Amino acid sequence: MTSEKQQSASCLKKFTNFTVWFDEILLNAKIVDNRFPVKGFLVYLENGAYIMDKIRKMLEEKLEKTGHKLMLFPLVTTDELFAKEAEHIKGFSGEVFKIELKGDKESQRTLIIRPTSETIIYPMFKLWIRSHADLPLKVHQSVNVYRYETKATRPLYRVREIPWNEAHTAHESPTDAERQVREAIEIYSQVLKELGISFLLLKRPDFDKFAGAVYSIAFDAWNPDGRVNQVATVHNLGRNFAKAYDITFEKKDGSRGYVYQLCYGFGYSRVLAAIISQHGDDRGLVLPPAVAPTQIVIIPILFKGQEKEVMKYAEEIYREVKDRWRTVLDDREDVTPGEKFYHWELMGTPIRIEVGPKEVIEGTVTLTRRDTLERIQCSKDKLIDKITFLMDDILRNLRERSERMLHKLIVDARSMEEATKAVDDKNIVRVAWCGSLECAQKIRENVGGEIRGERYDIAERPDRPCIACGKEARTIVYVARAY
RNA sequence: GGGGCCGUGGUCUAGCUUGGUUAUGAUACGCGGCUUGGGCCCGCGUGGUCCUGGGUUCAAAUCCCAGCGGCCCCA
Repeated sequence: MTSEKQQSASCLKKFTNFTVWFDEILLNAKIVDNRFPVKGFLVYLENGAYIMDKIRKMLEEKLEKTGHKLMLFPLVTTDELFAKEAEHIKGFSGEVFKIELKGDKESQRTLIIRPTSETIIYPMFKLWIRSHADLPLKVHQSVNVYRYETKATRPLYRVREIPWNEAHTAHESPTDAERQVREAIEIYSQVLKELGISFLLLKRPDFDKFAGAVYSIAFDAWNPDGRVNQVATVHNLGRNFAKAYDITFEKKDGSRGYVYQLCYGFGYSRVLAAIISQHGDDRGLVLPPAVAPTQIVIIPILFKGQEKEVMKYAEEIYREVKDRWRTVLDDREDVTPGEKFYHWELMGTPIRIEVGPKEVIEGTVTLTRRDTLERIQCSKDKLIDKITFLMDDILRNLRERSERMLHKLIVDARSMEEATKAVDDKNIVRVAWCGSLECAQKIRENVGGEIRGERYDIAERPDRPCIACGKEARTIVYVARAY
């Protein structure tokens, strides 16, 4: 019952007052401290850093299994390298950090701190790629990139120091590049699935694609305030960068050609934000077991006169589970059990084990799962099986709950008025669009959201005219406010 | 890019309109006691460049200007 009530959106603070709810959690649950005095730069606290590191490992494992080589590239590029791809520089020039070298005559040049690493990696690709035998080339790195955001920054969502993983690949044919697009999407989808995050897989409209790409695919996660959170993107670069950086190879038939390239990125801080905001509730974090710093907390209920028996029993339970799960025995003596309950709920710990005099006598434990707050009695000899089941079930429940919310948030609109109202009501709006830039602008101005793109995973045929001009529609697109 | 609101111990906050006593309260933190199945209670204690800089004034947390930082709305 409680869980169903919690799911009814409007009564949760995160839906009614998202900013306040989110900012409170960040500091209280030790995710980040945003009091560092430079705009857009965060201090990641123990839980935030831990969770991001877990996410990184989950992703990197999959990347390496699919043949991506871990490499590390420099932080800086130069004006000359940066300017090679015309669209790329147009897209990023306004938001790069620069290092002005004030030294002697030798160092008059300016260095650019990477806003993304194409211009750093591709000159090296030119050196490394000689023949088709060198292809496909797949590299990745988890690093910070820097973008001088001019809009308002928000912790985790819109920062100037961006922790992410970027992968870059080169291929001999457009077909192989297309295959790589599907592989990248599969990798990102799996990681997000294992975190219970639901998202829309969208092909961005041309006017919003990555600077220099042929097309861009984006993962837009839902957010309680109705804005979508772009957690990852996959870009098919075609031969645009290959031509700019002169990356050629000798084909099997002896002729030379430019490589086909992809780049794709996965934003760790935004995925962390999605975990917090999709799963969290008014009590705090609700963490998927895979990334929870503490997976089980054991709380002994110490009545006067029976402390020894209860503590001994609690330690037995601790020894039984500690090698399988990250477990804390909270034996603080100056804190009441109730206060401990609230503390570990705030921290999002998936399973709580209570043991008191009653459990000692019965040879049981009381389990509470964080996602539904449901309490379960379990005998000591079935404990391992029960917890194993619950950890899986918690993830399954988080994923399904989040998926249901995403579908609830998607609303069809047939007129501008309907669409405007839906965006105002914090929904993601599904509309028909003719594909023209004019209508896209009209939609943005009137509706208050942006066209995020059309579905990539499924084909959706327009069954109605363009919402803006009334002419024949080319696609069904999703409109929402964005971070 | 345009407009609005805000900045006070670690956190949240009163005071600012109408300048004037030792800057309010909660929470947190430390020590002691009592308790322990949902934030218990009692006592004592610590903690402040009132965002920064400048100006007005006999006197500024309070009024003015600039900067930094945050939030909201519009484009």
